[in-house]
Amino acid sequence: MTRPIGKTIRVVIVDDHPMLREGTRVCLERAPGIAVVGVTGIGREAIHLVAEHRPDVLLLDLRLPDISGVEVARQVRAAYADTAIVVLTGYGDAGYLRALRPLGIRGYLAKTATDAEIVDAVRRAAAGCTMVTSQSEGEILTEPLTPREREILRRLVAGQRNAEIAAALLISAKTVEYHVSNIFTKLGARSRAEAIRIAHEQGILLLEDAGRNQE
Amino acid sequence: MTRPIGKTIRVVIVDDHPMLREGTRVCLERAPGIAVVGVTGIGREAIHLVAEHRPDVLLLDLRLPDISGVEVARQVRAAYADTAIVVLTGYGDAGYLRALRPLGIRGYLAKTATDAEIVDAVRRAAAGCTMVTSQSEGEILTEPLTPREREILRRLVAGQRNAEIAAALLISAKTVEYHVSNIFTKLGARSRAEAIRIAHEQGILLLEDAGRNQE
DNA sequence: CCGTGACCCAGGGTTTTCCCCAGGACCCTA
DNA sequence: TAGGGTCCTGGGGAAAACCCTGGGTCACGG
Repeated sequence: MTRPIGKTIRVVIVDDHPMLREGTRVCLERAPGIAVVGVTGIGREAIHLVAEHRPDVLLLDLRLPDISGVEVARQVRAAYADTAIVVLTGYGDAGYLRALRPLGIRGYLAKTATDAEIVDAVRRAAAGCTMVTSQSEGEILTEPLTPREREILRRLVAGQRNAEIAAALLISAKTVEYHVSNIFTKLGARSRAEAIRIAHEQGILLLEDAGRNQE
Repeated sequence: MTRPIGKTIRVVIVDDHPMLREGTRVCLERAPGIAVVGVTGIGREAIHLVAEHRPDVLLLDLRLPDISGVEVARQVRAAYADTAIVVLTGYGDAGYLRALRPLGIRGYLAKTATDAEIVDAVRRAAAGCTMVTSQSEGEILTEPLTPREREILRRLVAGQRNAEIAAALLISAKTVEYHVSNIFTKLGARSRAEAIRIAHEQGILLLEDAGRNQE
């Protein structure tokens, strides 16, 4: 898993901001022993680039125009385990991290990172080091939500009432109350507003449900 | 107000992402007739840079570590009206635009913009053109919230109950109900959950209150 | 076969929110 | 001095949310 010293670290950069891509590219290419072999802002193209170049490190933004960076990480992790993944996190992405932990990400990097920090993170990732903050950003959700609960939580966050949710799902309002109550228990919330806040903080709604947002 | 043709366009770049700053800088310096005279990621330093260099164009990010980009824009607009301001907007910044319109911003630019778009935007801004999308990003909030209402909305979004808000602000619960009701009317919401959603969408809570987040 | 978990429904209770109504104090500007 | 805006306070009532209890079906695996 660890790379021999002296070999050039090959990096693929994935971010949907051209300017940030460019800045990161010149920054990394100025560093000795690091070469940027691919750059893109599109998720599917990122997977192709990894398949083609088999880079040592994948610098990956989570917000991409086509598919989620989480999805890219999952596929790369499954098919090309030799590539170390370093996630570039923006402002509101703290919730994503929870979902990424089981995927074996090699490091997290804030987008506000400086030249030195990025070069350092890339070098460490290539060397096999795992930089996980893990203990930060609050506690982990003990009990996971069921699909039905996520469905209802999503509508709750959207501002729907119990009665509206019941009508949309063709179930009774009492059943909605039941699920909402369970959601509160699992999230540790005491009101809808609190549940909404926690859902945002933990990023519960941002995950794998991207494919069925069609109403 | 318009600049004579042939003169070099002098630009100051303000963004808290070093990589994006660097990318934008090299991009602009590659373009003929454009020179970057200052670069920073800090709001107060941005104002100093403008005062010192009197640039033709200020490329301004809205999220800065110290003071809001909105505040920077306001001060620059007031003291150095010759400097055209082009705002760099990220993902969730749609709400900011509402607050910026009365300030006479010369242009809005998505952070996902390409080299050509940025160079073009800078040239147009320096030439006196105003590029306002204005009609996009949904409806504009007709009535702005009062400071008291924003304060209460912030707590509402944080998940506090009316009684808790009342206790925190040392006012009666009935008064909180009154403000909450007014907030609903102004936002077009029918419940707290809806108000929270709208507040997030419009970015109402992200504005100038950065300086008093201390509880 | 029986336990477990997810899902569904219901009654009955308290609490909170929501939506009208009303009035008074303060500051700023015209 | 008179208005207008903001902030504060209050009552009463309907609606929604919240919290507990109790049922039931279905699919899964020991």
